Amino acid sequence: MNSIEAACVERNIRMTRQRKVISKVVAESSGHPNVEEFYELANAINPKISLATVYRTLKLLEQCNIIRKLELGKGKARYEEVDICHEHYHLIDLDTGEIIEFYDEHFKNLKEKIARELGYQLDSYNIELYGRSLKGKEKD
Amino acid sequence: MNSIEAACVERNIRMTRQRKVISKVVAESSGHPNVEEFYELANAINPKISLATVYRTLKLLEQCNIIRKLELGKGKARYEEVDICHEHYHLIDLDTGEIIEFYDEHFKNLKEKIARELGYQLDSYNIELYGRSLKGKEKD
DNA sequence: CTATGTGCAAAGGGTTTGCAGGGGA
DNA sequence: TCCCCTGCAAACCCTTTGCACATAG
Repeated sequence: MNSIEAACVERNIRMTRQRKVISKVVAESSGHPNVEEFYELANAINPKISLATVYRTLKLLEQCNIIRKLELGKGKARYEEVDICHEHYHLIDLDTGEIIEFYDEHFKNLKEKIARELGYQLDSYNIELYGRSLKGKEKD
Repeated sequence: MNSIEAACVERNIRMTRQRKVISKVVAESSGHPNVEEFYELANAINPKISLATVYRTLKLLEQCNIIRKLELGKGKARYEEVDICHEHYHLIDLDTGEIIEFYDEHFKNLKEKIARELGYQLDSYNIELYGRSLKGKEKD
């Protein structure tokens, strides 16, 4: 059983055929796929799974804190598996669209400190950097 | 002439009646209005201005670096006047939707340092904190 | 067996666009 | 004058939803 399905079982989520397929696809994916990509991967396993079900299942997984939705700009949402042990942020390569994860201790502490100073209890955050590679790698 | 219109003139942007009205409305607004709010404000001055024109003008202003578009979540985009002298970030009150601007020297330096360390030239960023007020002000 | 999930297609919300007519410089 | 801008409505894109049928437990 894959990590996503295990997390579902742990939360007593009813495991339908479709949810098993989508869980597998999410567990085995790397990078930050969007809904359509998950849909295609799921369809490669079971061509009858509908886009609506993929949307509904991803929303369910998100609400159960199993995956996290990334809304970079107004385009399609992307997803990543939640890993509470490794908080991280994202740097997006403007030329390739590549999403680089990074961690920084100062960032982590700073955002909590700032929220507190402003009189707020930090709930969540959105930290994205956009940039271009300095390594002269021209790519399309 | 207001600050937005002045910035347009400086960039040789053709000033139509509609653009003058929208510029005025943007210049005089406070907070972070969304397109519909600008549309209503503009219509209070000239009821014939269309939503499409508001969208087109805001996009123009954004492309000319006169205003900045904030995409907080997937809802309606919000806007603020660009002020290169006062870089800042946003904290969003989850209960009221209020957007609090803040500045932090460490944040500013940190993001540039991190991008550089990852081999990137920082182009832009998106830093939003979401939280709830500690001041026990229950509001709707 | 029953509550819950699914597929389909239509609806939804925000934003963009094609086109024909209008109007700055 | 000439090209750019505008209003209108339709189109777009991503996502959600109503409904009738299917199915996990």
